[in-house]
Amino acid sequence: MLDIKFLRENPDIVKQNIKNKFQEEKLPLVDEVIELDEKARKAQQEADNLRASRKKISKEIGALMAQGKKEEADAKKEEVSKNAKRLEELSNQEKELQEKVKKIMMVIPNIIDKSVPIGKDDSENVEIEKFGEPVVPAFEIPYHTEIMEKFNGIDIDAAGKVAGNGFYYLMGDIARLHSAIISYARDFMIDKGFTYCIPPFMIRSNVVTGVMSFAEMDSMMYKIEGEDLYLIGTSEHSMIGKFIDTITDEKELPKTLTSYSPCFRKEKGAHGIEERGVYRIHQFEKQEMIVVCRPEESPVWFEKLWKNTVGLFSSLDIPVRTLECCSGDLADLKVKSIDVEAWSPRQKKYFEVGSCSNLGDAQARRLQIRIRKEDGSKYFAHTLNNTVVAPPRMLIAFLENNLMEDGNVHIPEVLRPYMGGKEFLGQ
RNA sequence: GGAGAGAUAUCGAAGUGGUCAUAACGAGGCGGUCUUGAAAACCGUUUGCCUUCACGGGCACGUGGGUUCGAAUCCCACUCUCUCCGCCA
Repeated sequence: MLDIKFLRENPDIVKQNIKNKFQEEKLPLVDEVIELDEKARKAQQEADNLRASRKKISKEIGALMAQGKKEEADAKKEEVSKNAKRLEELSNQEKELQEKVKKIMMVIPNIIDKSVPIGKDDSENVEIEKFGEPVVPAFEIPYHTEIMEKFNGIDIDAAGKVAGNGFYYLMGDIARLHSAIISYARDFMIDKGFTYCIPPFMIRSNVVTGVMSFAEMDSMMYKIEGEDLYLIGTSEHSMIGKFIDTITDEKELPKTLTSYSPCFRKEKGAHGIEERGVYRIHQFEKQEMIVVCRPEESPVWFEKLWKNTVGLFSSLDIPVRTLECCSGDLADLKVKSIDVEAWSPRQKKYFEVGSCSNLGDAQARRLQIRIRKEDGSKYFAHTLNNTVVAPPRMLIAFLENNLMEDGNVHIPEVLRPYMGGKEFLGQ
């Protein structure tokens, strides 16, 4: 969400940004919101004046009553009543206009970073850098569910009966591998100085609307029936929500947290053939990292964050690349975003395993996350988030890249302490 | 789930319809006086938001409504906290 003052003073920047994101349909909203905002402020000023006079007269009535001058007091009451209707009218107008302004401001996209490539959709995302050799082995790599089945590690059919499409049972060594990766990722981030955290897995609607755009909310979030609660789509939601309505002293920044949680997603929309198995599911587990920092530091943290993910995958012998989200593919709240993609030797291409985002002050403004400088002045923080690892999906990359010709799966050294010292799966 | 109590500034807490909300009183923080230094004592200071070029004005006593000329105070709903009982990993 943008600052209305910024929009008021820079309508052309906001409009150009909307064009850059290929959302032409939102262009008229800019002038509309400027007009509504002006009306709202006018209504407020007039209402404030009436309130001021009412306040003054009411005090006078109090004084008269105390002196027992009832008749004079009654006359004053009359005076207030005269303006009551107009004040109520203005109050309603004020409220209504302000709500309209807010509603529009919620859908006007955040100003994207200068470095973001302009493009319509995900097909125009730009590869930035490769890490590790994307090897294609001489032998054929089976589909990930087949590898898992070889180790009696997955039961999709049973999950289908129990919970429906988009769920899974992981079992035995595959399940253990899943937990091992989460534990390893947790310790990896703790070693980087992040504070480990287990957050609530459900959040209220005011947090939901604070951390994501409406489009995301609609396609992602599960609502609990009869209660004002949603299952989180990622722990970022409850982790950023942790700071709702807070004022933090600047010297306590940056806040660097790494959190574990299950994630629940509706995943509305069509799924292709490559999304079978555990690629796109309604429930998965994830280790996440979030940062709350000063605005001038957020670009530096952005770089640090995605490098953490690259570092983690590299330590598990999985080649990855970074892909910069183009303007059209960037969610409305985001300033800049990079996907980390893992190499699939089976598909001979990279696929998404993590996403690193700088939200600027958009979440902070919606959630009132403020920072107090030493001189007492305040500003909105910048927030960032990034996937450390989301194991069900990353297992695909792990199994494909560590599979050996004899059908065994090699366990990289760093993971062995979490796997009972095993060098190979099913050992 | 049942019964009760509560929510006021950094913390404790007073205020139960008007002249007590830049919020009594106490503590803490900050600045100062005194002191070789510290403690003590004393003096001063210490919420946020909206609006305005500014002067100023408005809003906020958990949240949202209502009653009233006027609400921290009365009424309704909701949220959260505490105590007791029940249930429970």
